Amino acid sequence: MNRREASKAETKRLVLEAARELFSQKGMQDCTIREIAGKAGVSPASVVVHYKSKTALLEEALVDDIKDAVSRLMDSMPKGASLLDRMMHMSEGMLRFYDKDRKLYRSLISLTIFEPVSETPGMTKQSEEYVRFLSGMIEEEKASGAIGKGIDPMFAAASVFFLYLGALTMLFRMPEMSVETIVDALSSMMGQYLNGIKREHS
Amino acid sequence: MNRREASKAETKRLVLEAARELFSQKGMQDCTIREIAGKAGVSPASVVVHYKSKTALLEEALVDDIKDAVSRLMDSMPKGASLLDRMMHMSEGMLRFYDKDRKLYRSLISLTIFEPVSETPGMTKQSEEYVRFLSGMIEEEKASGAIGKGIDPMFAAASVFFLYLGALTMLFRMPEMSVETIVDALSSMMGQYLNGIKREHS
DNA sequence: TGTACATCAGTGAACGCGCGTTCACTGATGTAC
DNA sequence: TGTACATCAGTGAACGCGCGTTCACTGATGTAC
Repeated sequence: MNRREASKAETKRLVLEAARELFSQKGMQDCTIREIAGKAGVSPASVVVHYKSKTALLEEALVDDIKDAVSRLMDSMPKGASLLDRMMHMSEGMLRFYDKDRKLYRSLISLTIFEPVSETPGMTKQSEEYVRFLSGMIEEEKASGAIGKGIDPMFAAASVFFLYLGALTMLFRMPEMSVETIVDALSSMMGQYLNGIKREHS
Repeated sequence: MNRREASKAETKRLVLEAARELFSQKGMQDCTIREIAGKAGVSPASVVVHYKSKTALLEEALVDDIKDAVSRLMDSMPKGASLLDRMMHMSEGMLRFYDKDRKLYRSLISLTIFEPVSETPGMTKQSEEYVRFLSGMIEEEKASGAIGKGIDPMFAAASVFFLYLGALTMLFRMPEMSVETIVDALSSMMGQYLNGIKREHS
């Protein structure tokens, strides 16, 4: 890396750092590109050179933290637990993570969730990895015979992911609802779903 | 109703009509409040008096069509069909409805789905009625003994709704994906879910 | 090694745009007497 | 019934704001010779 490239990267880093702080403090809506530029000590035009839009900046600012949260949850997965417990380990962990700053993450999700894949590479990659991980868990259960042969793990993982997304929507949409209530509801729904695809029926 | 009130209602109607046409023609982003006012033959300030924001106007402009679509699907429900077929009758119908103008409805959903209930009364009421209807179908199945006693119909209906919302997200997020592909995927997922909560297992 | 030129990250100011808001106003409609 | 006043829907113009974009420029860095 050149000096020129290094300095460019450093500028980008400064902007990202300033953005992270300001977004956390004031939320997405209440801070401007000019303000972020000011805090980073660069010109507003320079921010736009590095990041296509405020939304793109928000995505880059937050996606790393999300990645970390997912990684930690994967690492702390209880090995012996049931499939439902393991699914809920992930889901509850993520819901609690987003609960730390509902307003900020609501901005992020609502700005990215319906955008074409190409516009939101970071979040897309993140979601795909998450679903793939869920799929892996289901694949294991299937190998051990606990889940029917006819079940496609990717479809099942997508279903679980959609249920989780629904719970996340509730979290963002209903500020007065506690994360515990939502986790309980999701747990019921996921339990229904998973008990359904198990071959043996109690 | 007074003459004054009647004229007020008429103005509101004119604005709504102009908004519907322009939104359909150019999409949400590409038309302005001033433009809508111009087409309706009223002053821009007048639009803002009647509708809190462009988003609120969009919601009011589209929610009636959505209501109609849901009603038609309820009326055309095949009576003898399986629960899965009836669920998919609703879901496929709605997905095909939104598919008619993905861009416009994507704007609507992405602007309202994470907003607090109080901000989006029309869409909220619509969703609640939809879920209640699904719940009613499940309740019937439960009464006939096809679904386990332990299953809460509202939770099950919410699950089905979340799966449907996930499919809708795919529709909006992936412009190149056909509605048929998405319907097939949803059908698989919903089949897995419903077969799961049935008491008897094949 | 040095020189002369090319590249390019970053600057700072200005622009056009749409949004929501404000405000003094007009004039038709409603109402109290 | 008529008159005098109050109400209020709608007007049109202006404002402030933040966004993304543009543009001529500066000056450090890289590179060809």
